[in-house]
Amino acid sequence: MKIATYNVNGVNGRLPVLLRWLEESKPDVACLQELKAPQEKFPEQAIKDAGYEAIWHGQKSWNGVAILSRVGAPKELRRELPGDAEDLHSRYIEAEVNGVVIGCLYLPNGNPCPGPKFDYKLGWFERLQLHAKMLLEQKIPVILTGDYNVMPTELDVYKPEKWVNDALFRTEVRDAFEKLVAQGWTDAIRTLYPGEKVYTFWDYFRDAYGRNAGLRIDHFLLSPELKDKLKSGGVDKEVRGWEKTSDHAPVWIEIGL
DNA sequence: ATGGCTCCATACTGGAGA
Repeated sequence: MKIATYNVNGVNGRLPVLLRWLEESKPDVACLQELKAPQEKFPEQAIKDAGYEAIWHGQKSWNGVAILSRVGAPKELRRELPGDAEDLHSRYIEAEVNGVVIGCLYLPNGNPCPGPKFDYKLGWFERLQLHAKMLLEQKIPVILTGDYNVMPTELDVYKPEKWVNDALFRTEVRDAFEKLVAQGWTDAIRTLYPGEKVYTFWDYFRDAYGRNAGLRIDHFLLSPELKDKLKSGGVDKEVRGWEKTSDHAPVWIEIGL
């Protein structure tokens, strides 16, 4: 089964790119973030015509997450991260597909740091850790994927010294990611490419993509039940070079079930 | 230190992103 994650940065503005990518890359499951569309403006019919059934959690202007599947309808398990009834951001949706639990997440950016947005990010991370631990205790196949807004190590950022005080690279945030992984998760892309520079995001400024000034912030975490079933993975980097494209590229893995 | 670019809203400008 091929599972992908893609921060589309606007699902409607990105629709031609999204449909072309689905057609070319043919993931069985695609987790989308940053829909930037209210619930009723999700392009359900276009996605269906492309061969995918979808569940989504929209929000006006910001955030928004979706899970698409062409191997059976995603069976929704939840559409918010537990632990804070006041948190109204659409940043988490979870479904079962083919016996695998798939959590699709859009972790807060957290800038500027320090400040309330950074505090929100750290709080969200703690709630994710709690929920992830609960999932691990079930001893079932789980994939937690999406835009984590964290470069886990210096290898994951083109110029680490420029990012040390950024909310994506602060030690508090790297520590939170490390602590999450240490629960027993496998960082799939890093496992497949140890020691290599692998980027999933290039910002729109100053020809970052042309200079390969990138970040690795979109991740797949695998529960122990899936660790040995990981077959391959990669970044559909060329998509970042298309017209009217997102600042993220799609990332994918294949697991043998 | 700032701004460079692109998205969305209800728009001729501002907030947010990373």
